[in-house]
Amino acid sequence: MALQESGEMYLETIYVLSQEHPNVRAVDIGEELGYSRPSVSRAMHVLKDEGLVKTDDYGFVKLTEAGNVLAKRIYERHTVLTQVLLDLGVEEKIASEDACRLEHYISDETFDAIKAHVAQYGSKNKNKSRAKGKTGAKA
Amino acid sequence: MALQESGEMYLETIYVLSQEHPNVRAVDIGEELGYSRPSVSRAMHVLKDEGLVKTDDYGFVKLTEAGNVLAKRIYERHTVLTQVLLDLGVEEKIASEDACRLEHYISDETFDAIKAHVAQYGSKNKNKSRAKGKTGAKA
DNA sequence: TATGTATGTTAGCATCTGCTAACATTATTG
DNA sequence: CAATAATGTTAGCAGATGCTAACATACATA
Repeated sequence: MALQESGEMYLETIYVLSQEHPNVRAVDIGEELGYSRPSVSRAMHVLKDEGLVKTDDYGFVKLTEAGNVLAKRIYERHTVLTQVLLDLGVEEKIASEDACRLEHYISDETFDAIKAHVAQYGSKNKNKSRAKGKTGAKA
Repeated sequence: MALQESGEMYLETIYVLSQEHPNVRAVDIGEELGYSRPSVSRAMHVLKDEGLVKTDDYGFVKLTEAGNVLAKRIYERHTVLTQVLLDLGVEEKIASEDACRLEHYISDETFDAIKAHVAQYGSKNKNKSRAKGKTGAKA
């Protein structure tokens, strides 16, 4: 079945961490999300069972092809939604936090409509967002 | 603590049903949400403990003052979000469904920003939405 | 009024997903 | 190399929230 918010957050976090550093450990994921090691351990097993994550020969966590597709999809929602909220005048921290929740509940149709809208009217600060990283995870 | 999506949906449903018919029964709430009678029964006890709901002398479910304030707040999010999505060109059914999930995850700040935006630029179909009721509940 | 249906409640199960405690394994370092 | 630290896993708890089964009560009509 479709992932819950929780699973999507793990995938997104792995994706973001992988871009900063190719060798992601479970403990790093937990730290980023503010979760305990056992919570991450179990989540990784679940995501492995779903074919979204794997472990390499050294024990580092990697996204599978399918996992990467999903993670990118979620991350794109995150960046676009954050930007839209910033454009609406929402304060940076709140924009990121809200985007981080909303990204899991928006349908493809609605997200596409928002993207189209942004493409048409543009964003007020086109260059600022991507650079800063920050998915809104707890720490 | 703050209500979860589930509790908010019960409140909103009670609110909407109360406007159609002042005497709302647990079974009506369950029917509207697609939940079983026991689920509603427990939820009502929880909401009573939180002082958001009460039962009148005939057993009909009523919102307390506090419950009404919350329910209205959530319902306003629902209607405004639905309208915004419609304005963005999202199909009616999807707009309502998305609004029904997003309404629980948007911060006050973001919602205010959206409202301000709508107030400034207006809505493409100002009169159509309110009339139709429909919270997006299952049935 | 008696009987059957509708409604509400209680008890207990299932799933998700966080947690801690305890243990195993691996890495580091004196 | 031996001791300590860091990391990962297993086991089991907790709470939210859906469910069914079974029961109690209320209602409504033959």
